[in-house]
Amino acid sequence: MIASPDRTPLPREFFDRPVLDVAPDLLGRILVRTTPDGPIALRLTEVEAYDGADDPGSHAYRGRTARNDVMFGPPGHVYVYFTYGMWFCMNLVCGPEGKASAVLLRAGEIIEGAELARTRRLSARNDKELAKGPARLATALGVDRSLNGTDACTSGDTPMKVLAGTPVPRDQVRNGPRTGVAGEGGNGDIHPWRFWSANDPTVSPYRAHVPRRRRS
DNA sequence: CAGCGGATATTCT
DNA sequence: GAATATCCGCTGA
Repeated sequence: MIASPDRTPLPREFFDRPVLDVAPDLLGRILVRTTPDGPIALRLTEVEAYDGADDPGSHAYRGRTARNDVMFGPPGHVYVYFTYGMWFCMNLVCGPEGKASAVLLRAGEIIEGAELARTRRLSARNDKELAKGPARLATALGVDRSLNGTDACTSGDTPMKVLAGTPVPRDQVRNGPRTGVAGEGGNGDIHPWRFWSANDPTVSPYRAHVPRRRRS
């Protein structure tokens, strides 16, 4: 039989470790988003690690800016960025304060509040697509800039929490190149820091990085 | 299914 | 000006 998921919140110490240890350990954990419209819970199935100033793919690679400020702060906080002029993506800050590493939450399975998630994801053709992709995940959970810097490790009525859930066993964790990152998948300088749960239908398809062409 | 154009914030050049 | 941790709707096989 399957044990029920552990609803205990993950402590800050969970996130205060090297990001490459935290990222695979996040698979199977449960994100709980509390909104005025109701709660939504999501089981994480796909993540990507970004390792601070040493990582050319990281927002923190070229130093601290207004956008990436939260990455340099304490672990267990939510980093939200806006990209391509349209979409929000959500990360969890890892490692000690100042390290500026974080895990991008790329996909998951909605396990509670699917009715509410569907109202935010009208283009989803089925429930497996509700959070299949980082911007879709943020949209389904109602994540926007107002959550940037939020502490996901405090008790009480917080907008975002991370529960222990049922971690994906290590032999079910797969990893490969990060999606959509320049310099990966083509030039030999690959950081295989995308982690996902094997054979899970909510994992997003891999897309190699393709530079956008300038519009005429 | 693959391919591509549009949306247009943020950062760097 | 150009690239980017993306997604959607359209076109054509």
